[in-house]
Amino acid sequence: MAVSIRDVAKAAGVSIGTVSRAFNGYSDIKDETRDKIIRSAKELGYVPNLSAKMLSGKAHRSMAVILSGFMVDRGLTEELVIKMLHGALEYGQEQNVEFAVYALSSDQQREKSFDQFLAEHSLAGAMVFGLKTSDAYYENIATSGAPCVLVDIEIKGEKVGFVGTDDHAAFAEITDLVIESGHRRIALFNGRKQAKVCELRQKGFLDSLKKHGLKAEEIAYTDFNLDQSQQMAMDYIKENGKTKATAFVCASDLIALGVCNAIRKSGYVVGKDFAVTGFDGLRIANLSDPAVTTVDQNMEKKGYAAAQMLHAIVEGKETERKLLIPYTVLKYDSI
Amino acid sequence: MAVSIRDVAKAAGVSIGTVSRAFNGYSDIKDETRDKIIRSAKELGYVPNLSAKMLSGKAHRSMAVILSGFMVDRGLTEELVIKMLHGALEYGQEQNVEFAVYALSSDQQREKSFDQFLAEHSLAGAMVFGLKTSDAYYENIATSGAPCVLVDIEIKGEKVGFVGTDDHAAFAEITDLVIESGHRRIALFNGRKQAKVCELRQKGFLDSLKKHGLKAEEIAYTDFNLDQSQQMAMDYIKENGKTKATAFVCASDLIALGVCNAIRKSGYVVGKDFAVTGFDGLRIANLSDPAVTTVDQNMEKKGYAAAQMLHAIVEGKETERKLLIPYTVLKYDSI
DNA sequence: GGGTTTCCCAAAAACGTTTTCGGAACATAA
DNA sequence: TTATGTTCCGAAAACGTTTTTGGGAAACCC
Repeated sequence: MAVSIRDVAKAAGVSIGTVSRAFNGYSDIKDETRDKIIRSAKELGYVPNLSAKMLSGKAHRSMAVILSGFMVDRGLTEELVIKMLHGALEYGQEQNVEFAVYALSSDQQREKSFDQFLAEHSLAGAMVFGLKTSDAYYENIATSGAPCVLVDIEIKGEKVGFVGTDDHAAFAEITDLVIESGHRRIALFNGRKQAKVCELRQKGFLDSLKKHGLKAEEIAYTDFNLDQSQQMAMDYIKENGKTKATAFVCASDLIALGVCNAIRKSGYVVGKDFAVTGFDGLRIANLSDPAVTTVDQNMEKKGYAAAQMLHAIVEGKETERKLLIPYTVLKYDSI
Repeated sequence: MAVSIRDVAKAAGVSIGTVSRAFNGYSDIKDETRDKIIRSAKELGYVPNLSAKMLSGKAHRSMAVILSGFMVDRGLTEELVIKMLHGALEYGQEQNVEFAVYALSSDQQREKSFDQFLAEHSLAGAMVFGLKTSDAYYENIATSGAPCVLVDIEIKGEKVGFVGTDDHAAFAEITDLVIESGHRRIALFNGRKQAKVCELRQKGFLDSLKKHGLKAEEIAYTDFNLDQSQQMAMDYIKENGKTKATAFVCASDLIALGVCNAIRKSGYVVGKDFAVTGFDGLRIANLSDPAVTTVDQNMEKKGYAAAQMLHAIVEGKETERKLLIPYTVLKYDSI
């Protein structure tokens, strides 16, 4: 089981130091000797012990993607998680650096600090996705000093970076679109109030309205899920019919789909009686009928960029510490 | 940066051995001493070095979830991956064992054997998802001897287990349903020919037909994606209209959705002119109009069960080595 | 043929733990 | 008082690497 460098050395008739050098591409070693060592190693099925490598300082320390609250918010926006992962892992494969993915609950974060987690796993740094201001790592990371890149939530710190979307601008833009299509009484169906992005999106929404001399017809908060928002929209429409808001600007595609369902079930037509917009660019939004106008966050690019930034920070290279990935407005018939 | 056990020992005025014992809950140590040590450790911000721990034998070896071909088949069935991960990670959190997730391409698998990967990362075992018969690990794992649980592809080996779905039965059942709804000329739109599951599904399809004294009207192969299958269905319908197959049994929901689109674009109505069934139980299938009849594989349960089985194998406990997770047929208006 | 390089390799220290072994200090029993 | 346990802790070996240091042998130069 445990075939070590010592065994290889013995088999090849050299010292362990030589074996080590042979493996690490040093030049001061005869080709003949190296070949013999490599051959012996292969024969014995030798695998360098990473722990030992790390201990001795020379370590191939990898990086991590930490999914915060992945288990709790399940179903939330799986597609976004996956896209982000795709982007990050793609960078890893391109650059030949390894990324391990961990899911850490709020409880786990409380048990062990960010630094401790990295140290324990010999990680050079981590990118964190899904973090909330109420999570333990939120404070942790600011004071940490360890390389870290946050996605979609900004924290300042010595070695921390941020990759996100200009939520404010995106939301202003999509609200503009709704207004330009003729709507005047517009409601915002936002996500959880305490979420940072929701704050920004709301601001974008309000600023767009103000620019056009309008005021919000209604602002409601819901979880990022279909059922709850559907119920909310159902109640709203039942109570007001078309006398109040005629357009629903939603903070996510899931919310938007819930609203669409409610509109249909109330006997109205999406895109005709009521306008609906979403946010995220989920595939479902496009398959819905009519497709709902939304904003694609380019999550894959975000993941890629975050990985890249983290890598740069880890390697001590100069790099931008804040990056806003361009978004794409997808205009369809829901408005 | 590097505050080691030695520093703690010095600060607390004891030897390193004592510090180690204090941390590992040994009894032969005075409470007073232990407290002092813990206090010093906290003060210094001491974090035990996991590499060193492993080296010295006493190690908290964790397990891994390996995603094979995650980057290549992107978009394929993200939802299934996520659900599987949810299940596996949930088991991990419940049992307080850590699962790290890695994505390994075919190339990476060729570079480094399964055993080597585990050894290098000090992993006690791994569950593998998305493996194809053409992947290097496919042979690798059989001869490995390391704890491993495969999802959806069966390999026999000393310490390897399998968790899957009874694809044959499921497919026979959904085909039965189509036949019972009155269709007689039925086509199969299968996935890639070399995939194990596709073989099984096809067999289930054919067996159901045979049972009812029917023969396949058509069997076609496509990638598991929407666009390609849509094109294929388009061509087929354009050529034959309703004169040949009137029902399309598809090996995945993505394929089914492509077929639905083709039907609609050809001016026919899904569920009336043509019947369509899928496989996977994706959310999109349910949101489509009409919702497509499909089979939910209960991917989350699969992930959970696989993690559980792996854990048992790693711990040397007795456990079933083959597990078929019950599926759920979801009948909707597409047939 | 003596001095200088150059090339290759062995020996050993270092990394941060765990664990075994033994011994000091103290308490108890005879 | 001596013998016998107990309780607590220090010293040191071991884990598998990397890296530094030093030196022997071969090759080169005059």
